[in-house]
Amino acid sequence: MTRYDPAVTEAKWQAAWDAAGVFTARRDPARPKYYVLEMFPYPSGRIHMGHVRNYTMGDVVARTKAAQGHSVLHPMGWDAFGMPAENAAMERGGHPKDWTYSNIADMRGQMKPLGLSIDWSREFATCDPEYYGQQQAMFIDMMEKGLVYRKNAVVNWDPVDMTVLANEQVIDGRGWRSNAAVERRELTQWFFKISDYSDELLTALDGLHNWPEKVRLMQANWIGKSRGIEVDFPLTAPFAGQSALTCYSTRPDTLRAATFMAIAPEHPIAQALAASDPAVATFCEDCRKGGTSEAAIETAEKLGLDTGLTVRHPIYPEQTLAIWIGNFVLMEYGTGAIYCCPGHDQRDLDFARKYGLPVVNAFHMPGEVNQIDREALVPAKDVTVAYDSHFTGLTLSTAYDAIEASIDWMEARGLGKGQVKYRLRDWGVSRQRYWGCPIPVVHCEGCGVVAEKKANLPIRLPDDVTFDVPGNPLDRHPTWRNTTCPQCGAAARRETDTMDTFVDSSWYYARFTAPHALTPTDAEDAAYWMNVDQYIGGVEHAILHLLYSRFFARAMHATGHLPASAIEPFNALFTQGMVTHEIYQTRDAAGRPVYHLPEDVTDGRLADGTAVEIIPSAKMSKSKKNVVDPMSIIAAFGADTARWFVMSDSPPERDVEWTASGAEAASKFLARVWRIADEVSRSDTPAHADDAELARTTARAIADVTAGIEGFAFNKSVAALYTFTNSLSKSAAGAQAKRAAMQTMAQLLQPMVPHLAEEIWAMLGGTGLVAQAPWPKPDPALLEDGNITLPIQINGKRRAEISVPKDMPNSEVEKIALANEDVVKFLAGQPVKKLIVVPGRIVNVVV
RNA sequence: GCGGGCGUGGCGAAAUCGGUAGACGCUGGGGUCUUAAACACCCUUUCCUUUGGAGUACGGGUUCAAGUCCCGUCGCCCGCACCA
Repeated sequence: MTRYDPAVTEAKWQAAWDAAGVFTARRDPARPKYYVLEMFPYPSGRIHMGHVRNYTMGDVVARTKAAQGHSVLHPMGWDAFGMPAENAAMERGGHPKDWTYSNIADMRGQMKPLGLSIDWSREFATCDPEYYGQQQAMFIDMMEKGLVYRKNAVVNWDPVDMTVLANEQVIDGRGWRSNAAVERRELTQWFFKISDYSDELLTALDGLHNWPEKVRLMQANWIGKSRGIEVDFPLTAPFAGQSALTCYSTRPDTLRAATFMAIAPEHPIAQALAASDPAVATFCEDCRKGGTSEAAIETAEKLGLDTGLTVRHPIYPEQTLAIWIGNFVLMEYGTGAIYCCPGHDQRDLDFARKYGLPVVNAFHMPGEVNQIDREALVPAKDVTVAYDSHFTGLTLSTAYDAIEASIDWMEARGLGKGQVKYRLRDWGVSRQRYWGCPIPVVHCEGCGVVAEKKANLPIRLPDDVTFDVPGNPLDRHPTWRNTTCPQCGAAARRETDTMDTFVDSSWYYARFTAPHALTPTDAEDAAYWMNVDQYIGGVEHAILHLLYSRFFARAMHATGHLPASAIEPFNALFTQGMVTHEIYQTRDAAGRPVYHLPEDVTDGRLADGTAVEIIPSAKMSKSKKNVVDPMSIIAAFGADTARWFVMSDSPPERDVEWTASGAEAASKFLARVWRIADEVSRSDTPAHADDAELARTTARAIADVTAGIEGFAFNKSVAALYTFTNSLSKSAAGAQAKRAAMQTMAQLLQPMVPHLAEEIWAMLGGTGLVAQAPWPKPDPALLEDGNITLPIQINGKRRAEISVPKDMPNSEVEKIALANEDVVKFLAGQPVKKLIVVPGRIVNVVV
């Protein structure tokens, strides 16, 4: 071979790894274990560059840890339930199961050529009955532990298709297929009691030292622990059997500035009014329009209706406040009723301005007179403000202190009760859909809601279903629903709801430790392999998936499926950025944008010469056609080029822009390394004075590459490898020294470009596979450098530099610095006011 | 709307603790080799009114020293509980 040919080489080494079983995970008590996991993919049918980046990162970690002597678990599976399979069945016919398994086969076929160090013997899909049957067993265990219950909750209802819609399927308040105005409707649904763990999930965040700070912060905000007060506002006249309106507020310090009340349209008082007042009924009906998502509710126009009812202010009884029904008040949070302080809440202010309601200040900024116009006065809670005739007698205070003082004051007078509340709601897991894990429950007329017998698991999905009409095929299946009660044996009906796919992904990491066990987990395997030492995935999962997984691990511990040590399943988390690409756009006759694939654009023009408009990079998406298929890159350049590219340039947590020139450059670099290795392997030049220098360069490269990988800065490892290659190629060192350097190069390249690394390793006569060679360690003596360069600043600007021995005392450094020719010139005789020497860093002369 | 993040040359970026801004790579420019090309190799590439000055989205602040810390503004990205 005179040129590096990835197509031949990559297949050869993949076969060699398979034959040697290099990546099979084995429990080995003699070695430390390391569990690397990348978030498993949804089997859409095609891998994309984001997958390549995600799995290459995991692979670099897995291969490095293996070389460093760990027993590594690096598995792969499929998050295989979910809506797209049903959508495909509706659009193209066929069965979700066939579609899913065929996609899995396709994607596996695309992933294998990447040469990832995955133990494929552990592969499973969440739609395998062996997997979801174990999930059903855990659901039953959780029922027994009181972690599962049923209650009513709102869903998006499409009144034309007569079906429940996902938030994603509601576009501008309308159903995506029917285009009908979506309504909010209540259904009885299954819930996991994640709220039992609110405080635990919050406080345990402090122990997740190797999680990104931003993810911990997002989770903490999501759980939303707040200290507030529940206050009764007495109704001026009793209504519907109620004598008071109970509100929860986190800002009792602003009670003086309350000017009106707002209740949710679902609030009992609103409902009671609606029963007798058609105007209220119509308004409440209107409020049900639109989707259920918080973003939709929060951004919708704020609507209100004055009920005519009033309450008395609990502290200032001479004041009465009107009760409004507001479409922005959530029945799920607090008590479904709030008091509104438009002076200090922008949403309340917008509402007050719209309906001409009064606006009052509870406080001002100290020394200022803040007239509220269109902007509410909302300083941060730790800012000291000046309260106006506050009921506790407070004047200057932070909101934090004022809130506590207000709660104490009101509790002492029996006006309210301090309370801790969480924003976190229980996890609704019911889905009225076919392609998900059936909820293993039976509805019996005599016994009520009964869990299935474990012996009957898995409750399999029936295969004979159709998707020609909207709605849940399980619900209209002629026979599947009919069963017998596990308790009394009478005829009974199966639950037709299936589980949220987040349930599937909340424990797959545990299943990988014993993927074929006849129970959800195997105690010994779980004890050995858990926790995941490094978890890698997109930041879009920062809240829901990760929070649900943290809850589920706790629930699995409570039901005996995981050890106590595994309740925080992910020791370290890394959130990687996206792969982006420029967007190429032209316009059609009507001026609408038309997008073009990167492969159809050369030098900014289409094949017919039309110039395209280049829109800055965005996440690769089919709709914008800015996708590069990893398979075409592998076909053109090989997997190592794709792997090298996605590790280069951008830091892993940031987005990386895919460019054709970058891919070519990556390919050229790898060919260059091969060429140098080829030359070195055939060279017989004698030892040379530069041999020692090359040894130092090698040590530097080992240190830098290792530091880059361990610090999750693969781009810096790549830069270090470029530097090493440049030095090696220019070095005059002898053949033996160069061979040693090149062997180290192969070892350092191995995690990122494993095929090329094996080829070079073999070329230089390395023993066995480089994938199984130990990770090199730099000789500390070679990393030391006697002299250092110190920059000299004059008034903070760099004006000169000096070279001094590393450990020279400051007094000596000062002398040399002041004697420096450039320094003398710049000082021009001015007296030195101050001289700062930061050892090993810098000298600053202040005049 | 709410919560979180990000912003450095023509481009992707680096700068570990507040201490030389631009490592490494791409693109562009110039050159060597070649009959020519491809490949490869070498040099160069922040900007400007260049004995010097400016510069890390923008406007302020703290400091001997700010890309890094603080306050405010703008822009982009992610999440918002039934997308996965």
